[in-house]
Amino acid sequence: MSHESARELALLLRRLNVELDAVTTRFADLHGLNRTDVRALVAVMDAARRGEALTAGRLGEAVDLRSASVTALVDRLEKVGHLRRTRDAEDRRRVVLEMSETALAAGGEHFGGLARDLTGAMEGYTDDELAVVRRWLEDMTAVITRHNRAEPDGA
Amino acid sequence: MSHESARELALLLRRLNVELDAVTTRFADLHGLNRTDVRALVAVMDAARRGEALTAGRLGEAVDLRSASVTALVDRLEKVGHLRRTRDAEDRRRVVLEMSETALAAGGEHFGGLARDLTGAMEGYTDDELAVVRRWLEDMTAVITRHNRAEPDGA
DNA sequence: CAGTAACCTCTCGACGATCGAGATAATCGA
DNA sequence: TCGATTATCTCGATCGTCGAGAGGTTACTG
Repeated sequence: MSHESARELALLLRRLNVELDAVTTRFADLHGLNRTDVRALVAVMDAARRGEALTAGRLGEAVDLRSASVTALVDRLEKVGHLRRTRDAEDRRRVVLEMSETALAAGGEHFGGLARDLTGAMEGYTDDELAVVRRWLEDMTAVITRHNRAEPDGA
Repeated sequence: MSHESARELALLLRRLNVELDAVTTRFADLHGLNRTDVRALVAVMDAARRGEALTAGRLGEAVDLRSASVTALVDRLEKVGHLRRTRDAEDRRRVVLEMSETALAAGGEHFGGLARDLTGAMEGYTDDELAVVRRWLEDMTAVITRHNRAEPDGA
């Protein structure tokens, strides 16, 4: 009965989400940070990987914080040496953020290590199987995204 | 190249996680709650579905809060009418928590509606395909769980 | 059945993260 | 040059969480 299967998969998805959340929490605990700090560092890492240097304002958009909170956030991360502030030479109103080498290394170790383990666990799958999984992930993400953007609790 | 596929799937997983997080945040925003409040209500709902009545202490374990915070949490939810406190007749030290009908309805609408949409989106899949997805979800969850329980950042 | 240990929840005071409002400084356009 | 705009920061206030400890309830033990 496919419907029953589907229900189980929805529950599995929830468990997976809990564990994925715990990845962030664990990194935070290990390094004396809170979840927001970790999300911020990840945002800076992602930007760096894309070759962009994040400004304070864009970081605020990425983690959904107001400017006052971003200032406090960057203060915290700068104080412990994970982040550096630099005035942008071209537009001196801007503050560009750079991760320290140690923070980059710690983040790469933790999150990159997980990514490595995940891809490793996928080696036992055929390309066809992974294609199915991919389609499923995209479909589920689309459904959830639509749900999140929809009218307040419309059917 | 299967390795490339795997990397993409890891990224998809991350996006999915972000959207799943947003489900909680959205429900919170719609009802004037914070994320912890929502997690607590979900915990009470889950317990109710299992036929258990949650106590304040067990709720604290479920959402990982100390007793002082649980008191404040239940105060908040009781004040807006989402939760009722009752002294347990058998062990009068205990406070058992029950969701109000309106809160149950709102939660069922939001989260049940999403579950319905998700299972609906899975109708286009064969049982074999869903079996592949299921195996993959279980494998990934196992990897992440191990990662979360492992020695601090061991290779 | 008395006394004590263990348990469950609550109160209180403190701290930290976030915010809104407004200040400060730099850039852009006319 | 001057006003409008942009980017960040400062300040004071609010809210969620916690540690310590109090108060009441149950279980154990002799």
